[in-house]
Amino acid sequence: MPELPEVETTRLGISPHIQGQTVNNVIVRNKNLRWPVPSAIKRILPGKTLLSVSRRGKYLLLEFPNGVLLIHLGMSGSLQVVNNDTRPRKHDHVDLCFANDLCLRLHDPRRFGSVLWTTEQPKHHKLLKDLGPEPLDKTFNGQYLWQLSRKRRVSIKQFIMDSHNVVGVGNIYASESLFRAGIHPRRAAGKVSLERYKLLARAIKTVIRAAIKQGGTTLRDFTGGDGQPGYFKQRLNVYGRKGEACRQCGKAVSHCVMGQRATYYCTHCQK
DNA sequence: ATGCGGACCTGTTAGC
DNA sequence: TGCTAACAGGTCCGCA
Repeated sequence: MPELPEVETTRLGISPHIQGQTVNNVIVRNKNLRWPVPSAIKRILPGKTLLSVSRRGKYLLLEFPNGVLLIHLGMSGSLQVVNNDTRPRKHDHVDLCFANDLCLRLHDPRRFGSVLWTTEQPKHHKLLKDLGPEPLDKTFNGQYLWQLSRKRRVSIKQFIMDSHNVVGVGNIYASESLFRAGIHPRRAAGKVSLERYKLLARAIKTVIRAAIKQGGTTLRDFTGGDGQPGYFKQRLNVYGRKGEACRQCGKAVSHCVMGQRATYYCTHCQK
């Protein structure tokens, strides 16, 4: 589920309910996520107040006075705020229960997500220290991408999906951004011109901004009902549209596999 | 340094 | 209709 816009939408959805609240209790029903959930959080967190919920790339950072809880949703993870008497469903692996009787609940069928505890500055954490810029940051622009990509032989698609170069461009947005920029996904990153990188950087910003906006509108009440996190329904141009007509030229959308990931593009509109 | 393939999991869907 | 295989929105790690 989560691409960057969904993580940001999740952050906006959960934060008002739990920020400033004090943890009562931590429940770990299954610690076998991508990395073992540190059992120490069960004794470290109770009594501590959640100071802020921020985001770096697709990581959520829950700041406490004595450290930071890092949460990544992997491929299938989601977070919701529920009343603490809400019965856990299958795959509800971790609960942070707060003094206001609300509970932040991590649901993750595939368990590619992670929950980690760190006492160092998050930006120095192993998993965060080498991350590239946020796509919506000013420092992320065509010039930056062009400079970084000189002599790189990887495909442009893999290049923009590499979080060392820029965070948050997942498999859907990679295809969508390249379509918008008119760049063929297999083109070598080092052979794309500055001009085209400017188009690409703008395309990435546009797509991600639009997605965050839409995520924000579909997300309603995190505490209620089925609690489905607002999932993003943008009008996709190419992703998942193999064989369908390109919205720009009418030619059939092509599909291939790159780096074990499905890739969609239009051979007429993307060179 | 760069680039590639494998690894981690379960649920849903496509295809026979 | 039912079974099986392929595939899914991520990304780290180890190896060549």
